[in-house]
Amino acid sequence: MTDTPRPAIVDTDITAQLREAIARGLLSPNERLVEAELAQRFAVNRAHIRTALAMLDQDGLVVRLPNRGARVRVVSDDEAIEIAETRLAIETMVARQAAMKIDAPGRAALRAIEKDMARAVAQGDSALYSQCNAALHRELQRLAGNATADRILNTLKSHLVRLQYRVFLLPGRPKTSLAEHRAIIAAVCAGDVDLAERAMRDHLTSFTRLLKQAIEAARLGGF
Amino acid sequence: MTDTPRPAIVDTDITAQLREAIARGLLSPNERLVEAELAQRFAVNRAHIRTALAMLDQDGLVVRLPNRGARVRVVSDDEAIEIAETRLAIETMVARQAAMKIDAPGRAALRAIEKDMARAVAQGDSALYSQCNAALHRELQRLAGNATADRILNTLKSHLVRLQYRVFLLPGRPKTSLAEHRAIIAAVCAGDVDLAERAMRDHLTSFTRLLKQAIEAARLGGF
DNA sequence: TCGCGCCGGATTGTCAACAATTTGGTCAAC
DNA sequence: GTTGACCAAATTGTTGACAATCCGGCGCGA
Repeated sequence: MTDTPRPAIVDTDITAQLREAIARGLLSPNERLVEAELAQRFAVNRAHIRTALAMLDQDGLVVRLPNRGARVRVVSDDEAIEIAETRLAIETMVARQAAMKIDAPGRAALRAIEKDMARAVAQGDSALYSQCNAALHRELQRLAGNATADRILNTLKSHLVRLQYRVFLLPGRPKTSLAEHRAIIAAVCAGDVDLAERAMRDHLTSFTRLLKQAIEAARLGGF
Repeated sequence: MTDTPRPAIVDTDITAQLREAIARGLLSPNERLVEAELAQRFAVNRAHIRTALAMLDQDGLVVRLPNRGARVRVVSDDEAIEIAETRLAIETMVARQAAMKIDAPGRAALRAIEKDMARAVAQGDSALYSQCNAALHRELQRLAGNATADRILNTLKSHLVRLQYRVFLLPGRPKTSLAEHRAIIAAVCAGDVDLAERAMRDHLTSFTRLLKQAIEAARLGGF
């Protein structure tokens, strides 16, 4: 029972690796993605890279031009906001569904994350906080058990990771963010669906507002 | 300016055709998708079919098992509901954004659709009504101008088309649906973002509820 | 009759060669 | 100095061949 007789399709795996590389910024926006080069780097055939690029094109992480190859897609400022808003729409639903299906182990998991978050803020450890943030949202998704929403959120987030650090760095952000997260956790644990939805909406609205500000600031302060 | 020096990538085109075929039911759920066969049918190379299948896998319209090929993904009942709920979340946002950006030509387009809808209901022409329904949602998407939401909604809808006819056929549905659509149109035309969002939420909530009922009925009445 | 292993056809997975296209640079002509 | 044709390198697009794998049926033996 420890081994995995897995349904692992190679293309999917390569796609995941590429997506990760793009999300982490190892591959910069607008960077050319030469098939032969990537094939060598990932030690696979060019055909695999080819279909991986097609898949990433499909979820908008890459653009392909005929006969001119693929590039990492640059998300415009407007688009970043679009993405944040779409994420907001879905994630509020997820929060609601999580509150609807919360159980004892779920509550325990959320409380544990809350504790870690508080510690991260107290210690000023923003890397840890960022991790906890991701963990919290992931746990909520798990509780909601909505695979469709999961899939969408994951691709949206891989677009956003490159931008969200700007928000994290804003002065005082961790503290207010912590309060918002606590409100979400409390509402979900209490099984209050409306409150959970509202708390998540507040949280992401504030995130989106700050993202807009950060973008605006960057636009003015020279790009 | 009349010709199109298109950035048309073959794979993308084939993918679209396959998606259409699946959505329209030409390819039934769980049907095996043999690469060579499809390649012949669409008059392209097997490689194209291959990447098209990979792309469809990416957005969940197809499942691929290692060495066993691809099949049209069957969406379980639970999943259909998931999809409907996710769609609801996004489309309420779209309605809000459409109301925010509404302009004179947009109002005209919506009113035209409203007129057609009323005629369709009066004449009992459910095919026309279904068309108008699609047109309305498409126009709202256009007004909202949210490309991200567009992309997601389109794939969600290609999952749903196979199911929604069940809802359309419910007795009295067209009439109440028309009323809901009118409320949406009125709110969007008035530029009332909150009301537009609420109207869309009401509409899709009712749709989702009926979908659940239809599924439940099918489950009981023998599949 | 009921396993059980094996074989052959069908299908997918892998790969390399070749064709087509773009890109950037060179050079001559004006 | 600029324009434009042309060439060569780099890269993508296309195709076919072959290997690996799965699936069904068949026959053998208990």
